[in-house]
Amino acid sequence: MLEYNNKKYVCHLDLGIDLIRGKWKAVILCHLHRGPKRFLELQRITSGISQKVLNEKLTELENDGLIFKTIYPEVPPRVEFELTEKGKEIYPALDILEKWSLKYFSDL
Amino acid sequence: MLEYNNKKYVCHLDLGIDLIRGKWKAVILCHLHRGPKRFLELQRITSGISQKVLNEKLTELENDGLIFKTIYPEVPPRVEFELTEKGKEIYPALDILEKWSLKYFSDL
DNA sequence: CAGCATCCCCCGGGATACTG
DNA sequence: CAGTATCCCGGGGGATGCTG
Repeated sequence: MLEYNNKKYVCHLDLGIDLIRGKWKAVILCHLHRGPKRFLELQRITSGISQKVLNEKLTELENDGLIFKTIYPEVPPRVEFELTEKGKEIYPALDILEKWSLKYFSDL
Repeated sequence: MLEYNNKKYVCHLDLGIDLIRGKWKAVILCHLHRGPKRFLELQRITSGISQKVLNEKLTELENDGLIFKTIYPEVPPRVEFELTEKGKEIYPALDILEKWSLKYFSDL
């Protein structure tokens, strides 16, 4: 039994899964793995996510140390999101998951 | 955009993630990877899951073809849950995730 | 362009009690 | 022992509008 952010986890896998939980986090990480992205860019790419949720997820990912953002003091504002080392290291798991899904559900 | 079980997915990763979504599925799969388990056994091991939810998750995993169960016609009833080939092949992703979590959160 | 603030809906998941 | 049936709660996630 471990605890993180006031949440209880039965094991490390439980915790690991929770950090990429929900419909969007994995997808966001996957896109960021191909390079830094801006807010609007991410929203376009993921095609479907609402602005509110995208913000929430990016904040959570940042708080968990998986991504960081760079704010350029320009007008109009420009912000870029990027994977941290920790964020990059989770990618292999997502890659396997995607290939696995492609293998078994390619006909969708 | 793909569809499976009346649900829409933006990509295969989205679908793959969804199949192991929630607090328990990954943990269950991980335990089953070490060998077949009975219902009560799983409940004991996962320590915390309710009977209802365990049933729901096992049913979903079975419908998605990740596990199968064998019912032995005995009294009292005995049922064993086991990974399918498809279920086994998703394990490497879980393994990476767990090791990743252990690396970055070992001090919890 | 980035990102809060609200409102609302649905569903994952817990607790408890009951059956073959 | 392996489920089913209810009831209930919190939160993930969508829609829309407003601001620096």
